[in-house]
Amino acid sequence: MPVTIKVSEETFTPRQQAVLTAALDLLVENGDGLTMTAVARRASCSKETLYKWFGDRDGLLTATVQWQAAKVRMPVVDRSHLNAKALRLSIEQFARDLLTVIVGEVSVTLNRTAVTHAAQEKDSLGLIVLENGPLAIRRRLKPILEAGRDARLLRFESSEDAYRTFFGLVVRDVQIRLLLGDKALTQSNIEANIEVDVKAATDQFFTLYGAKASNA
Amino acid sequence: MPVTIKVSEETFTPRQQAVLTAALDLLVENGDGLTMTAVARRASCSKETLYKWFGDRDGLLTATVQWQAAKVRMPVVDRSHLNAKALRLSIEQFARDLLTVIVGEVSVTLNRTAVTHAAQEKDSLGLIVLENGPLAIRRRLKPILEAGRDARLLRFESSEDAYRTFFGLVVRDVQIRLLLGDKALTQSNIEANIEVDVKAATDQFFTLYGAKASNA
DNA sequence: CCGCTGGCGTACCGTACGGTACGGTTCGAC
DNA sequence: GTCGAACCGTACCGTACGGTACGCCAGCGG
Repeated sequence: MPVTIKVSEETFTPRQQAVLTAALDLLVENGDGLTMTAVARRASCSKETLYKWFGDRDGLLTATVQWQAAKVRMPVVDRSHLNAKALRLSIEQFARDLLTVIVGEVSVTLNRTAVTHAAQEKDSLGLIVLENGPLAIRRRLKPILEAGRDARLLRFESSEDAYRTFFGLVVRDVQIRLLLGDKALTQSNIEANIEVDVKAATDQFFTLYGAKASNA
Repeated sequence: MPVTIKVSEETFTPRQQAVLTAALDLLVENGDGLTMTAVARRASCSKETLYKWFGDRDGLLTATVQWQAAKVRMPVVDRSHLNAKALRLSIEQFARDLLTVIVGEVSVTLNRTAVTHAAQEKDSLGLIVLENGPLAIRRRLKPILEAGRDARLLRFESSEDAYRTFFGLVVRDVQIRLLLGDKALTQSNIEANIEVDVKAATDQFFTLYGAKASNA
């Protein structure tokens, strides 16, 4: 009988978190080599316990992704005094956070897992990743963008479009290439350029949406 | 004994193509439900023939992806008289092609399959998809961009960066959301907006890289 | 000390699926 | 007509893995 995993606010005991950590490690190491037996062995627990706690394999997977994805936390941006410089720094910070997360090995693994999962009419993992990745950034960025518009620092019709353009400028083809296993993109290779790319993306964003731009 | 699949120029007999079509259909329908038995039944052939022709399951998968991916053909762009209007139309056309391909059900399936594959230290499918998707566009677009620069219609340092920005402006978060199974993005929903998005992306690209832009 | 509960380890079961073997059929060559 | 090649259909094997059952131990309340 599968145990229903609460979608949010789920509190795991330390022991359970250790199990989830083991599961995540296996996921990162072996790709999809996440077998119940392997998790049990890695976590030094019995399969029966796994089933008791997480219901079935999908439950364990969901719990792992959910738990890990929720760990991604964005730094709070000071929104009180919104001059041009502060706005730019905020947006730059978002770009940096977004890129850093996306490039990380854990993120790649989680996204791959979720994509694989979505290829089987099971979209729950996809939603979780989506919710805690792009959408989380969006929720935090949109108010900033709108505040920027209200302060006449930015110009755009739809904050949704502005956000999505921002996403595109920052992420470009990096994520899909990582997911597809492009060897030309090594971790170090990206991380070395991350600051340059972040600056460039921010510049471009302001070129498109800055108050003085002939907005498209 | 696995048969080596030639990476290019592979010519399949009509019968083999029918098998590959069946495999692709199954892939699109059932996600990863691509079992050898299912393909054999769907294509009305014997499993033994499948193994004879494609070596093993991976060979069949590779042949399917390879064969289908190679079908994506970009229209040739007239590069002879390169005035501003022609350049814009070319780039707009690239944007339209890129977006149309990426949004298609087949592309989503192929990308998902390749990502799943890449999650198992097997990156061959990823490379094929990469090669026939983004990189194919890049190969065709770069000369246009450089011609545009030579004609003083565009300004950029690196055509590579220009291409990647173009990719980001066009694709934005559409592809990853589709791969993750975001229900909010229905096929019709996207296709209805495709022209608007293409225009917007092209405008933005010219804002960033047009000759008159204060290039970032 | 007794018994109960929670959890470990392991053996076990059922099934799905990759891969193989083999008999039967069609078809072209001679 | 005979032979052989190609191929279909299906039965079969081995294995990996999800899921279950059970024996055992530790801790703890009484």
